[in-house]
Amino acid sequence: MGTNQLYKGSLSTIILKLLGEKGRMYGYQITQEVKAISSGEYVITEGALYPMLHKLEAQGLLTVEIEMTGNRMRKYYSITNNGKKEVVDRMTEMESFIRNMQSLLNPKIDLA
Amino acid sequence: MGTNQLYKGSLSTIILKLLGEKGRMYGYQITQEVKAISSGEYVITEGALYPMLHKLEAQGLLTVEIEMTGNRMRKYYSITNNGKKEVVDRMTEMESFIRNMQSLLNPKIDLA
DNA sequence: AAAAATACATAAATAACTTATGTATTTGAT
DNA sequence: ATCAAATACATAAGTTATTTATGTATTTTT
Repeated sequence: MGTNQLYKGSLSTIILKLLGEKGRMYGYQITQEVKAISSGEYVITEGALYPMLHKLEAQGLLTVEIEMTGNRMRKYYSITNNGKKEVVDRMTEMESFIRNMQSLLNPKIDLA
Repeated sequence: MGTNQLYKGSLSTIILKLLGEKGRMYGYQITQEVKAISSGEYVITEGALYPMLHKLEAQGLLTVEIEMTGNRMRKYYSITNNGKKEVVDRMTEMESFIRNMQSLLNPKIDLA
């Protein structure tokens, strides 16, 4: 996520939305997907990712299944019904945020 | 800023951009302006605002002039030349952030 | 054979905020 | 006239999302 402070607060929304769209994903896969979609601009650190996945699971928004690929562990996360409801709210919030930023940063009308 | 975590990290950008557009403003005025433009959705708390203004001043991005309106103090902030340069970078970051969020949250193409 | 990538994890430190508290003046409502 | 709300500044303590650092182990690439 580099030096760009703006991504702060968006991680859980991204994870939930991605799992809502793609179905099952494992942690490392999420980081790669987000990096690819954002052209390398959004690099999720492991220290942020894993605690967040555990938190969302604890909140009942995700469930996890452990699978072994050879000797390597993968923890596949899926979104729950509560998670799907949460995604709807998060999308509304994100749209509202983006709209507000556009008003604040591209002021066409002077409201003062 | 309510419970919406997304606004985290955007405060300094908002302040710098607003001062770049409007010229001089004082702290309280900034909170009212932002609240008005965002239809009450972005409420800047005083505990966030004043430390941030002091920080931006310490970084040489803002300058301050104290004025008295009757017996009441106002601290008018203006953007410096360095501040104007910073705004350009912040706008690029914000555009990039919004573009990335739109790709991540409205995935038209599957890049996996 | 060694380095890089894959795949998980946690702990300490940092930074941006919220909440709480403080002071004081001015405006608006009853 | 009085009291509440709004105006206007400030700082300190607590919270939380993150970064940075560290750890373990397997698999792939050079």
